[in-house]
Amino acid sequence: MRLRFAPSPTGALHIGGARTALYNWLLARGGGGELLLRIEDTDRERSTPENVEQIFDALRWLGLDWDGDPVFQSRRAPRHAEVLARLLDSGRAYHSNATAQDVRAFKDRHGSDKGFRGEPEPGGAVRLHAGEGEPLRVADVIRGETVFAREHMDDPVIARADGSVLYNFAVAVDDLDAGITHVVRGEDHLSNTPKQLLVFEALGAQAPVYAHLPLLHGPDGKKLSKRHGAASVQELRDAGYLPEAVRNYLALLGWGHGDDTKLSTDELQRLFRLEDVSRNPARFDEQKLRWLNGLYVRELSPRELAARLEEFTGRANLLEAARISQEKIQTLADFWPLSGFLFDGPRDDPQARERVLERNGAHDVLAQAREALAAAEGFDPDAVEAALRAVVEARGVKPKDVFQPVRVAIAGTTVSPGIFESVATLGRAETLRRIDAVLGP
RNA sequence: GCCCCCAUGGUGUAACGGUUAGCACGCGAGCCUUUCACGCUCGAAGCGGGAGUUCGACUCUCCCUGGGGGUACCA
Repeated sequence: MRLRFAPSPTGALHIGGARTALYNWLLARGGGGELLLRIEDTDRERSTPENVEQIFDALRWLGLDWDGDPVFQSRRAPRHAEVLARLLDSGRAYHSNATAQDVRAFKDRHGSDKGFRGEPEPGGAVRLHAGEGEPLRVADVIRGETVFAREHMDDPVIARADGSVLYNFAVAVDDLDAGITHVVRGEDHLSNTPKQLLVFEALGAQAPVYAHLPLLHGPDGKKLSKRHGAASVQELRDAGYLPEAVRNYLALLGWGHGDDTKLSTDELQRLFRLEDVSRNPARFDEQKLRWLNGLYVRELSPRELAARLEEFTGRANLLEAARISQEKIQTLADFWPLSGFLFDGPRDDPQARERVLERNGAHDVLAQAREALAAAEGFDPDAVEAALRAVVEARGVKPKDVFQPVRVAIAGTTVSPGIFESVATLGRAETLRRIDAVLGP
């Protein structure tokens, strides 16, 4: 099995493209196949080095590798010209000056379901004869056979008047030269496939097996875009998702294995089959990604989580904070808002202070908790718990009547990791300092 | 307009002619509980519509409707 992922570098790698890359990669890595990366950069304006770098970057972060050096389609221009000349010589292609208007005029005369047929002329763009007779059949692993009648097709333009070739021609030639056996790509290419089939046919070559993946949509069913939140791989990374969780989630958009939801990358490689890919378009549901990401976050060792958090936040020494935050965060981005107070001081949440600290008795409770913590023997979570529970006991109040004031005193808000762990992580001196700051002189 | 693809709860999917239509996210209720989470229990929610085929259709066929893609001397 020889596969390829062929993005055009027109911007960030979208999650749809990421899923296409993932499926190709799963197939190659799961079945001893090969995966080529081809950059389709023949659109001179949109293909910038920065955009190419973004693609590499996204694939690297996702953990998807490829075999050999990436192929840049633009550098294959000489080869394309050579094949084009061959087609012209053999009469399978011809020069034509017909414009889009001419094509429309042709359809006005012959019916809008009649494909345009041109006359060979001395110059102009190059068109391929679509011919007549047997229809073109796209053998698609996912959707079965799709038939395209030649009569419906216009003779496709395969090269501009200046000799530069067009996408559908370049793709077919490149896939052929690379010995690609399976083309796995988005469904938006299905309608283009007959044009590519025409190229294979004109070259007397056999076409690869195709698999057109259902498209990915935003939550509203429309095309995925920035306003749907994280729509590109880099945005996913910035939003604090783990690459392994993203791989898992993306694999599930359009594919599944029984009732399984959480599937490791190893399992995905083993279980993924093109035949099981769904035919319906799927919507990107960030809530489910968040949930799944939370599963992966909780599965990490505290050391590993700390390492990821350190890279994500750019801060150091997060091990203890990571440990006590682990079951409360779903993404790496959730960490700092929850536990940043351990490092940067209490957060400023006037509402929390008002509701918790300015209640009757709160100061007395806090003063008593302070004394208990000051006198505690040791300062690990157990010692802290013993000290604070003693205060609860002594005052005959509910646990939260003691814990919440302490929490707001040290964190500035009503939400934090477990109070005993938080206090212990903060340390005795800092805890007392923060409580004193609330109690005032 | 023309060509093509698709159609199970809000979302992702399972069922491959006979099931009380399963699972997961999300949502609601409850339990747990120091906040928030996690976890557990329970619950609401679905086969787009119409004709066929068949003893029997979510499953097969056709039509309609709805969504999507293509229709460039873009990729």
